[in-house]
Amino acid sequence: MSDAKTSHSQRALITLRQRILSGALPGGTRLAEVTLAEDLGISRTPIRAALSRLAEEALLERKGAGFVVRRFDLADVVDAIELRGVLEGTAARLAAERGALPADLTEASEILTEIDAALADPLNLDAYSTLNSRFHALLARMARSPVLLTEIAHISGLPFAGPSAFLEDTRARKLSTTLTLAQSQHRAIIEAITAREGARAEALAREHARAARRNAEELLARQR
Amino acid sequence: MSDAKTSHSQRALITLRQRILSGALPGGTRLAEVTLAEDLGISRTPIRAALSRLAEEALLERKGAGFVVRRFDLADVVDAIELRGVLEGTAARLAAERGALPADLTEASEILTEIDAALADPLNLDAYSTLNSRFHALLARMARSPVLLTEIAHISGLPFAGPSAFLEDTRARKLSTTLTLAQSQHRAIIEAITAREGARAEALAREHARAARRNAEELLARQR
DNA sequence: TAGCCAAAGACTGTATCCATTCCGGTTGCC
DNA sequence: GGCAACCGGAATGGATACAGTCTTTGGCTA
Repeated sequence: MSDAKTSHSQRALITLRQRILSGALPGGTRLAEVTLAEDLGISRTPIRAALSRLAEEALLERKGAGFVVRRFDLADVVDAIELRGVLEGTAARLAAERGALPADLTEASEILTEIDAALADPLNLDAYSTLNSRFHALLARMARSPVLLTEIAHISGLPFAGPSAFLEDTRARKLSTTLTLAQSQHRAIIEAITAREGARAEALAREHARAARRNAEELLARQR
Repeated sequence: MSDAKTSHSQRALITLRQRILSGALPGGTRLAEVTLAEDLGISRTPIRAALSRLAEEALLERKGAGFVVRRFDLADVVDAIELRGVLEGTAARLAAERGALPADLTEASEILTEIDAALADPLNLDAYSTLNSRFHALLARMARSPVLLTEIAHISGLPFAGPSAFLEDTRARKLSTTLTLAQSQHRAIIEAITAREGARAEALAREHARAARRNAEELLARQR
């Protein structure tokens, strides 16, 4: 054992995930077990475990025997965000149709109030990011569908597809305006769910994801 | 080596998947590597590989160290089918919005004609099942979104969630009527995609999944 | 020069052994 | 009699040796 208290495969998983998401391992790269094992100073066994889990997260694809890093160009990122919107829209619709738990509505209300505070004059981006993630996680739970919850988590794990993916990178000047708009969408979604307006809740959640899509297109276009 | 020309992990994967889907391994069962290895007469290594892949297919859940068979009650099956409808609806909408490839539309037309033939007087259920799967696979491809394609494949792999899941089990008397209705929905979906009517295509594909949902509810209710 | 064949190398598949951790039962002490 | 600590077993985590297969490269030949 080296220093950390986690297992070798855990550390390999974290390291490799970070390398993929950071672009250090570009899409299309073939990952050889032996190479990675030597690189990380561990044996092939934990490497295999890590690769397997990365395939579960859809960051790797199985190709023949081994694995290759999944490609994510701009179109894929946009599609992943669109898909998250569709799934969160479904969660919002189901929550409205089935009726949300009072406890969930209370929690939603609290999160929305806290987001308001984070958006107040000195914009607290870290707090917003955390609260935004909590809001989206809560929305996914409100449908009370384990299958849907799993799929939303799955798609949100794709590069740049999560609800708080582009927060650090967006231009600061427009940021406050953008986030205030997003927050008004949050409120409207909860309002629609409370009123059992399924179609409205779904449409709002979908539109809400469009903001992330705009950020993606803007940021990734600027990178050239 | 036994008889087949596939690897041990491949055979273990197929065997275990079949046991899970058939209910021989009920939801909640904990799978121990040693037990399975002794049972299948191979070492733990290929067992681990098979378990990993079953986790990728979401048939197993990681729980602590090991794996347990994922639970699928009626509500989960219904949700999975609903979710497939949502995703296929998205595929239909995107195909309509982005425009389908002429080659895909031609292929769709051919499949629809063949389904008509399979539905003619002596109902050919095997042929229908194959063609139905091909139609749904084509629909998923027509959106030309790799991310969406992957997710549809993912959700369709869940127990009873695939497009041809309940064909053998449905009552024979109503079967012909049901399938004829489904085929008319197939036609309407392609028609909407061709006419670039995205919202209509989406709604139709969602409604189409409702037939599978009805079958699920009927069949699984009858099992008691 | 281009194509084919063979040999070497690289990579994954598998088995097996050792380490570690977690759980449960038993036993001893309070 | 109850609680806590220790011991043992079983399960997963990890390392390594070896086998089989696919690829690639180098040389030879037409």
